[in-house]
Amino acid sequence: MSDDAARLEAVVTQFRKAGINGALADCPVRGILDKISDKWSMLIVLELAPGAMRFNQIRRAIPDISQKMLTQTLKELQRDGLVSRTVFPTVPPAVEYELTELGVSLLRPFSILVEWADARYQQIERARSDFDAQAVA
Amino acid sequence: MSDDAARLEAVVTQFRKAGINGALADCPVRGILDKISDKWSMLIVLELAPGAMRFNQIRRAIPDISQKMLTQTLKELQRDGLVSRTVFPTVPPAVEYELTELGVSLLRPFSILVEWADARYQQIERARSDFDAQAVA
DNA sequence: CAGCATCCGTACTGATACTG
DNA sequence: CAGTATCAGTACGGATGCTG
Repeated sequence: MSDDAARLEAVVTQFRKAGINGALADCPVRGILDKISDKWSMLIVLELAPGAMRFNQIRRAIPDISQKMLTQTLKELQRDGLVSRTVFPTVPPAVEYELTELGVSLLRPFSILVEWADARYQQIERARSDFDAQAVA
Repeated sequence: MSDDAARLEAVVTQFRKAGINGALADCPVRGILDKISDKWSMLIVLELAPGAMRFNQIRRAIPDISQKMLTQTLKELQRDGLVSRTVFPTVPPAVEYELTELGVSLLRPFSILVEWADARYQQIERARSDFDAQAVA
């Protein structure tokens, strides 16, 4: 438990780490976290976990993503080095997306977060009901 | 490693878990993740990690949050059962915010994610530079 | 001290139509 | 198949002023 306390303090320190111009908002860790916590990034990374996929294959796997958002998010993931893009010069063209080593390394921390959410979401929903009931009264 | 593969498959399953009306977008796990990944929630949870704090104390600790967002985010965290709010009927009023057991339980998964970001952000920034240089060429 | 209410700009998103 | 381009709606977030 004191181990937890120590690592927690370290985490807070990392989180306060300022960016180039010294502003808290430029903390590189926060920047990364913002990126990966957008609406679709995580979902795509998870879909790619089992192996390479083609554009429309990913699209079918995530029915409620728009084509624009898929393109855009894949490009960001590629830019961040989490996903690689390979074009096969066939007709019609085929493009494969695959997690890089960096992308794969994200799976573990993320899966831990998902496990937390899965273990606790009922508790959270109960808390919300209680809170809302309280608010009415 | 096959252990990782097994837990990963479980995570994907959780992530596909549909909500009440069966739509993917209502996946309870995704709902929770959306919540905690907003601009300020995590920051506040981290600030509260060492112990209870008062409203303006938190505000000073996070200089770039507006009063509106602090109020709003604290209310959401309270609604989700992650933070407790205690009012001391003094003049002027004092209000203390503190992590609940549920809030504390989030520290570990989150700290793991922060540690990942801290260990990798330089690699990500390098990937971005490379990508942008490539795009120009 | 600890909020609430309002206004307003912008950034994110989706729908739609078009291309190599 | 795998995108690009454009437009329009919305939700997020900040600045400001006011209250118990």
